[in-house]
Amino acid sequence: MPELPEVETIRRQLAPLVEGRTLEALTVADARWCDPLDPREVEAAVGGRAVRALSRRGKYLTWELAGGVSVACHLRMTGTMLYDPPPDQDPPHARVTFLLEEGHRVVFCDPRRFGTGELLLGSAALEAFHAARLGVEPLSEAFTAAHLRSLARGRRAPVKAFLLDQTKVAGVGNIYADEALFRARIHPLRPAGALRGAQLGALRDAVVAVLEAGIDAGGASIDDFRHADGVQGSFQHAFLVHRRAGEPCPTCGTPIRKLVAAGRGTYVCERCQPVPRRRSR
DNA sequence: AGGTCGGCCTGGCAGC
DNA sequence: TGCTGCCAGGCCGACC
Repeated sequence: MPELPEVETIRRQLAPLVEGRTLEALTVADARWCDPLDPREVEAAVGGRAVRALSRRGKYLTWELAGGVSVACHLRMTGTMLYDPPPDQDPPHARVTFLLEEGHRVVFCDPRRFGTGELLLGSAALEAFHAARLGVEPLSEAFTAAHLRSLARGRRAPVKAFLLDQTKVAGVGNIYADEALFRARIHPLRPAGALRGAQLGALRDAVVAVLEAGIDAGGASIDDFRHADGVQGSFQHAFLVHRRAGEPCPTCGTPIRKLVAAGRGTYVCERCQPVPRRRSR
């Protein structure tokens, strides 16, 4: 599912293809995408505007257009943004088409229809949108160990839930949370506020490391994720624990266990990631 | 206030 | 074999 590295992979691929060109038309085939706005309203607001930038913040991919008009897209679980798919017919599950100059197009496909597009009028609206729902950008200089400590202080929620909270750290999802916690040797059910400074420092470093590794691998394709050209990412082959229940821990050989944390399937090595007090399970 | 949980949605797969 | 039903999960809103 598209998390920060997957969205960044798409952004890096599409940006040079769309920036500086004109978005001649937007076609919204599924009204749910921009609900509660009427698709015609969104189409009219963006059609004919030059693409100033294709940017990313957290898991949002945003078309920044002339006149301060933006469309912030979220791919959720199963969304992809395909560039110039075969022209004779729409690809499966096509929901929105961004028509560019000379017949080029970007098609948003989404089997589960969870993906969304938000129309934002004015740069202040885009900033307010980000500020309201997104915390620190983990690949920015602002994401320091001290910052993570201040975010975690006093929090009793499991550290996995804390990592998945986009208003704290933006862009980490289920895959990268599991991988970061394993690398930092922290059990996902430990309360975030109970972690010592050194552990939060290790977690900060691990989050950065797994996100960068994910980007280097072109993201992870475990469900429907594809690059803009339809190619799969490869980070799923580099998972150390995620989706590897029963396989040996790459560090100590203990079988990896699957449990539920923050309502999500969660993979741990309970030897390398000591279980919080009480007993296992 | 802050944490937990159900609903959204559909492809894929377990189970019969 | 074919059908049913359950599960995955990011995010939001409802609840405690």
